[in-house]
Amino acid sequence: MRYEELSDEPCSITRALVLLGDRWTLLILKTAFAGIRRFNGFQGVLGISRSRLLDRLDRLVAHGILVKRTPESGGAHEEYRLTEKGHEVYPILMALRDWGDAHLAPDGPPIHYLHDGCGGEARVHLRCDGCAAELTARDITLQAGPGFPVPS
Amino acid sequence: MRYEELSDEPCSITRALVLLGDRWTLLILKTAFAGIRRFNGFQGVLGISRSRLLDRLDRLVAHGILVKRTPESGGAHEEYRLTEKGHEVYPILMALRDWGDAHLAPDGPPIHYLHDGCGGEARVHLRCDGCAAELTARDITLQAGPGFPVPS
DNA sequence: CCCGCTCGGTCTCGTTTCGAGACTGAACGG
DNA sequence: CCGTTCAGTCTCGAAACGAGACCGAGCGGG
Repeated sequence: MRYEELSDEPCSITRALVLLGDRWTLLILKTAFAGIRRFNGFQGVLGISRSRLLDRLDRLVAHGILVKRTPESGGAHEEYRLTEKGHEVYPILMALRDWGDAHLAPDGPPIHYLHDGCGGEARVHLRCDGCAAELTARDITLQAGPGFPVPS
Repeated sequence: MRYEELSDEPCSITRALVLLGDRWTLLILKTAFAGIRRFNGFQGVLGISRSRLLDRLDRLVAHGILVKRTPESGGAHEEYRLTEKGHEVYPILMALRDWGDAHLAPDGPPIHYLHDGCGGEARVHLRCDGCAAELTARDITLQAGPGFPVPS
């Protein structure tokens, strides 16, 4: 029970990782972004065991990242779909892709992610909200925010 | 041995996740970005078991994400430091932080990540390399790239 | 109506991964 | 020479996991 306690840490990275950062969860979400919606779809594509997949889907539904419903277009079978909260994990996946393309794709990117309109590549940028400069880890300083526990 | 085989998939997200996407690896890297360099430092901060920590550090060193060395400034003890390849995972952590701040921080961000120079907030943006538009998952189309296996 | 199929979901069992914590050897300080 | 701290190893019990059989519900064809 020690690992889950990490989500009490006043750190959004840690909290997000405790929720999303196991072996399967982000892979499931990546598959969902690829348009897969059915239980057997996920299971077939990923090769995850059925009970594990159900655990993960249930957890994602419980946290409002997926919704489970039967499609109104007649079909009798269940669907798992991304909520808005789920859609917002996309930049995480794209950051992983950027790093993977740079370091794990010796023959070049296996897949291009292109802007519908103009055909340009989608890329993740770390930018300053104030001056719009492009940032790296070295340009950043940490400071306690409103969610940081006060030593009362 | 099934899970590791996923890194053969022609998908940079999947490959990155097989390497970085277990419960501890990204947490270890986050701790490294926070300035921790020593074995006992990681172990104390994260509460990970010693043998697991060693596994993960060894793997990160083997993949060139960390380097292990004794600091030239006298000290007799080992140090684990981020390589350039390691530094480049920072946007992944920042994307996780953005999502965590938005959905797991009801009292506001626990920690601000501020641009050294101007004090603005650092944020991750998904942008089109061509037209510089801000993108979401809905604006993106997939297309096979040079690293995609040809059906020879 | 019945039969075979696919669906999401459950159950069991053997394997792998993991955590807790005792332990080792080497380096350092007093 | 002793106590401490360091990185790293070892053992053992607990938890997570994979494979695959199994279940009931719906659906389609005959």
